[in-house]
Amino acid sequence: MQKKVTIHDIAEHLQTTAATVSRALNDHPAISERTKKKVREAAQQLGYERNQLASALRKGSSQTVGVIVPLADRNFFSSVVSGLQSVLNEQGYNVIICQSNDQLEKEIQNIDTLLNAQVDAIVISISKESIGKNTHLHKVVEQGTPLLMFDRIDSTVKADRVCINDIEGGRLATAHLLQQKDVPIACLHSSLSLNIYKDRFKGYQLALEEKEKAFIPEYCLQVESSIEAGYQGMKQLLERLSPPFGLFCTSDYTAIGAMEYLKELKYTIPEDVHIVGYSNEPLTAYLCPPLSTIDQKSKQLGMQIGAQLLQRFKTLTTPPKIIDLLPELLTRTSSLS
Amino acid sequence: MQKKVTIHDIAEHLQTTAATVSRALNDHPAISERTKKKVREAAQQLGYERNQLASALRKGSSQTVGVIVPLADRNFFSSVVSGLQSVLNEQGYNVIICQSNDQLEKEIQNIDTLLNAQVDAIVISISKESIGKNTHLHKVVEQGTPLLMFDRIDSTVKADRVCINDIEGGRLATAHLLQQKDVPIACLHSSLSLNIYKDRFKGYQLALEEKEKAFIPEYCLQVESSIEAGYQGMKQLLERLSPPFGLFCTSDYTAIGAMEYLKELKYTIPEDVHIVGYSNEPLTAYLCPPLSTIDQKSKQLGMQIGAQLLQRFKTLTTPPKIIDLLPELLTRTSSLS
DNA sequence: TTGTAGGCGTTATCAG
DNA sequence: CTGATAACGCCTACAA
Repeated sequence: MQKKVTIHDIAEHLQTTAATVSRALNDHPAISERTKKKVREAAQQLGYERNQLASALRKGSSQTVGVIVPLADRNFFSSVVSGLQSVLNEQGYNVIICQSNDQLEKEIQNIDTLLNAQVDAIVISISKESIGKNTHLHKVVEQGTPLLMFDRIDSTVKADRVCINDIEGGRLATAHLLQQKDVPIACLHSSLSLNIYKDRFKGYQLALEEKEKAFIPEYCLQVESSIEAGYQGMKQLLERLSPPFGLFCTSDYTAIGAMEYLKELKYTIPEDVHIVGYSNEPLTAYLCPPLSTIDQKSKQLGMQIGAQLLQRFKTLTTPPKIIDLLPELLTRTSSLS
Repeated sequence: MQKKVTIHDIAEHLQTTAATVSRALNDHPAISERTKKKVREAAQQLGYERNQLASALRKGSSQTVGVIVPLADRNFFSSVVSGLQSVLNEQGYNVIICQSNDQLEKEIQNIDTLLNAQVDAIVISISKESIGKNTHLHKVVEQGTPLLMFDRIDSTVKADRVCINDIEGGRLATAHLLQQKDVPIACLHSSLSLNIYKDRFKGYQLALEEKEKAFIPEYCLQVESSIEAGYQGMKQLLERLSPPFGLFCTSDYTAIGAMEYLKELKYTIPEDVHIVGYSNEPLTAYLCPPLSTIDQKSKQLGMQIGAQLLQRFKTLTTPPKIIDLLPELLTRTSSLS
């Protein structure tokens, strides 16, 4: 273990003082160019590297942002983190990642951890269990740490938000289905207590309304966002209506499960049932048939979050900013007539 | 912005001193239970939370581990990070994530960033450009920060390693193909300068040898690990041999591209060409046909990395540990005769 | 069992 | 323009 070189070492080397070295390295205006140059050269030569910890302690800013996601290995979240990380890293910020596993308790613990680590901001997509439970989120805000919610949010918390417009996503998908064929459009949606699914479902209803089609509750079923649940959901739906019909799923996983069941029964897609999913999961373009879906621009979303944070660091007191991104419909074979 | 509660506040509150409070909170043996209890209660009541930064600076341990991956949104890597994070978080460690974008320069920069942040260890899967360039890796080791390489490694660096046995993976896949039909087995592999692809290819050759089949270089082609490259690769391969044959791809993406081209030419899989990919990317089980592949146990891999790090923190001087995990063959329709 | 004092490496304030 | 000094919050010899 080599001992690290500090600004004191540089100061000694140059017969000056740590204060001057510090200022020179921070490009302080009241330091002569000549001194700055000498200091930088010495620093380089001695292999100096600033101790972020000490700097952070003194400045009260750790140059670090914490992110809490339900699951770090879900493509949507890892993609958001990737975008966020790339933007923040460029500006000298680090990103600490935490997972709530969709559990409230773990989420609370994550927040404590991040606050202890003195992060400059916390970015979060809340867990399923956190719906309505928001004292931990309020705590962050009151305590003065900038908070930014994305995707799954709690609308009672006064904090920055970056969201995909899920109403528009649901509307786009459903309007597209309606445009294909004059048949009923069913919907497999996930828990409406989560804003994202509620909004997508709202968009579904909205599109029906716009085309003056009746909203038929029997054609809508709530299922988990998983392949298995989609499979079972489809099974139930087929007891309530028969092909041909259209189907909007609020998640690609659900859509895939539904397709599996339909294929088992030898129905053809899109002829018998035309389908749109949601999220543009990787490889959905290579399913049989390729799955139409709503792209959430996850990487851009992450980059947008990063940009907003940098903005927030500059103006800490401005009111919360709400950023609304538009999703995009990707029409592939599964929905085309 | 509320001012934070410090151990001094607690000390004052209890008419004692910060040292005692610190010791009590750290469960120091030389503190009476009574005092500990009082301190803990007061801490709770005043809403004290330890400042990790200050603690880290003092102790020289930040309770933080840095991870550098080529791309954070690739399923394999996000899955490893997820597993790693879950293990380390449990033990009070945080995980900082960095991306090299497969660029050497960025990787060097990432390492500097992490060292500045005083991380307790660095976990890395090296970039494509880093092959043979390892001064930055040696620097980490010499400087005394534990280094752990996984997946893509540099074998000249003396550091812990956690790897999937890619030779075995390649062997498993190829042996399985050989077992299906007595036809030639082709191979689309990616750059052999990366250990992972080199080993998978070695495994391919090994399996041929074991069955006393000739290794025919013309049936092997180097392509990028992407769908497009797999598509083009298949096109070229078909100029050199005709179905029926078997195909081992060192990546699922390559395999998917190959399948796409074959399907375009109306060849059937697995009848005309039977295929095995590599990585078990999400949704490969739902392709047409479902793709046989090698599962890399990425989450377990991440957890294993975490466990090894915790071990390493306890015994800093023991020689590098090399952990070798076995992959698993998942036989799905694409390869079954 | 507890208190005192000093320092981890940096930066901000205040002089000069 | 630069130097001295004191913090940031915590931990740990050493002393009592």
